[in-house]
Amino acid sequence: MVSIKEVAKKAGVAISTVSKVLNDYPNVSAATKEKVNAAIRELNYIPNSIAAALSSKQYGRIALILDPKRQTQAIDQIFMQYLMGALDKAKELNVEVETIFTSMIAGMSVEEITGYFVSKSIVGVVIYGLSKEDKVLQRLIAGQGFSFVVVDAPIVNPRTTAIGIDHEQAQYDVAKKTVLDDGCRRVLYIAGRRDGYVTEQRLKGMKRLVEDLGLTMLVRHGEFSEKTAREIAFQYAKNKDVVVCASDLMAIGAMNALTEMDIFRPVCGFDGITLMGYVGKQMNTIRQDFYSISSQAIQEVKYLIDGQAGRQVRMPYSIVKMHYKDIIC
Amino acid sequence: MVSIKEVAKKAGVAISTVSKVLNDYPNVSAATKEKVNAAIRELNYIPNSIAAALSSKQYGRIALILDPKRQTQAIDQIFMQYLMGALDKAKELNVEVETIFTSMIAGMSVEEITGYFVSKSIVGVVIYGLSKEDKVLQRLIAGQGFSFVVVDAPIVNPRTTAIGIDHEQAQYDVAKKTVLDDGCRRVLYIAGRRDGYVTEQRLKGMKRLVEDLGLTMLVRHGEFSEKTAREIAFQYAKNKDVVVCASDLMAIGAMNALTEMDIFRPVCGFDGITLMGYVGKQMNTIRQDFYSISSQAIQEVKYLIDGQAGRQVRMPYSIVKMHYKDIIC
DNA sequence: CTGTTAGCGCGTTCAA
DNA sequence: TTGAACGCGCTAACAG
Repeated sequence: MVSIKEVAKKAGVAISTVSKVLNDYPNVSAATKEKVNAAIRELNYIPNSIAAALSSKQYGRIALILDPKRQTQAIDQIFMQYLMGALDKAKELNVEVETIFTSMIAGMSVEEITGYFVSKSIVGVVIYGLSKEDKVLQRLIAGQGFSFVVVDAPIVNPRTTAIGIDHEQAQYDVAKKTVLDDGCRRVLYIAGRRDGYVTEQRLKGMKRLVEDLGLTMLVRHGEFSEKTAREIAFQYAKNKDVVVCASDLMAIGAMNALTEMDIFRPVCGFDGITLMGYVGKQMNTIRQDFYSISSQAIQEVKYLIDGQAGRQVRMPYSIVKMHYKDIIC
Repeated sequence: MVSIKEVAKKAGVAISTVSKVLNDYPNVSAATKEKVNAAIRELNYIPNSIAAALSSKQYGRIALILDPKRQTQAIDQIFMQYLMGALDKAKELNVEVETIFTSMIAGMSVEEITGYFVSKSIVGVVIYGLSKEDKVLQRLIAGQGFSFVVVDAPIVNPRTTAIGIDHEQAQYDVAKKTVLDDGCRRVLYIAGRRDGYVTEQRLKGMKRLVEDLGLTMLVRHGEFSEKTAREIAFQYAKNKDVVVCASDLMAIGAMNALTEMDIFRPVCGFDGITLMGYVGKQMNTIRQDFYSISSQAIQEVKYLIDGQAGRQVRMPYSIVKMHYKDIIC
């Protein structure tokens, strides 16, 4: 491996001069800068980021915490988009990212996770889909030992930023459109997992809608499972006018049930996953831009890390076949 | 950050002694070892892996190269399994992993990628789903500048190991079962992308089957697209007895076409993705254990990196509803 | 503007 | 069995 020393020798300058050229320091004459660059090119020199990190002390990676087990497998798609958004942004910002699945830290205590992070030089963390029941992560966040960005969870503190669309308003909007289109009055709402923040928020949106429009609503928890939603629809959809679901997957389950029962009810979903294409049915849904959300999340941790503390962030969302909106979490 | 120095001071020993305890060196008395460990515990000391890496010089990460764009989005699931398998294994082996999407290195030359890898201390690379047309990666592999493991591509050299199931045999087996179950003679085979190695291998399996059983076969390329497969089935399935597809997604497309045409033909797929559950139909398919394959891939790069050169690896696969087999790539 | 010097935190000889 | 000393490759004051 060719080191900075060899470059310096070849260019006939001091090591520190090479370093300055490398890091775009101001006080270097164009002449020597060119000399150094020439040597770098000739030797095909590539700086050792490890050494640079050790020396500069401003090293800090960002951990991405994903929890695929909590979701049905079909939602892998969402995680891929989260991942790509994060990795692309990380490369752009030139920060290193460590992908962590919750299975890898399951059973660890707050202290152990802290130790693990420290040993890996992790200073910022993005948590996707935090569960209300995950006390360990909750305490980790509360401890403020790292900079956090939580996606879709309403947690904020001096070192923690929350990000995501406004699930309450989004649920309100998509359900409203569906209800009004068909003049429905009796709503079956299939909510998500009880331990999810978004479940709560979306339910709130529904309650507001029911109030605003003077509807009646039956709420059941589908746990984000296609199968459960299917069963719920079987049991309750018959004497309702519309089925509103807190996820596309559940909407698919509900639809299948309706088809089997041979009755028609408008159904609406939430997420905008591609899977929708495979069921051959049409329904209203919220399309979230997971890539952008994740990209922005990385930007936010970076801000936090760089000390530009924690303001809330705005993200756009859209309802399929409806115009864009702009709402905050 | 508490450093080794403080631990040494607290324990009343030299830095090097602490280091020896840390790295399980032989010549340390139980007494001092305990003293040191006590200090470590008290100070809550966590070794700085960056510094350790720099010092020991035996640092090397593994890059994971994923190409999601080449596939339909529904296959994100496969990549998630690849990722999880790799990350879990990497943690077990205590090596660092860098996730790279091809979009991040698109347009880079071999030299640029090499530089990128070097700067990130990457010494081993796992490539998932290499395209025959990807000349840059091909040359990177041929250059043997890093240790490679290619998943599902038949490329081997002193620093490159190939891994995956035997696609030829697997395709042969699943198609044979499907054909024999219904006594079919005229086969419509919807193959994958022309630039994929697996496409070639699976096609080879089909040709052998056709020969062995004296069948007739029409081959069309569905490009791993549900839509294209659907169109192909529309056009050609009518006067065939069975539709064999090189992927589950295409099988779904073909099935939909058959349903719309209101004719029945046995269909078989390949992959074993969960998506299958959402179409409500049953079909034979190959179930690949992507998690294990990826896990093993990491193990193999590690072997290569550690100089335990490149033998081929065996992986199991199963056909849904058939017994397990064990075949190599 | 350039070079000298001192570390960053740790692994690793080599004396003692 | 221990510890002093050197160096990994680089950055960051500080002199010159």
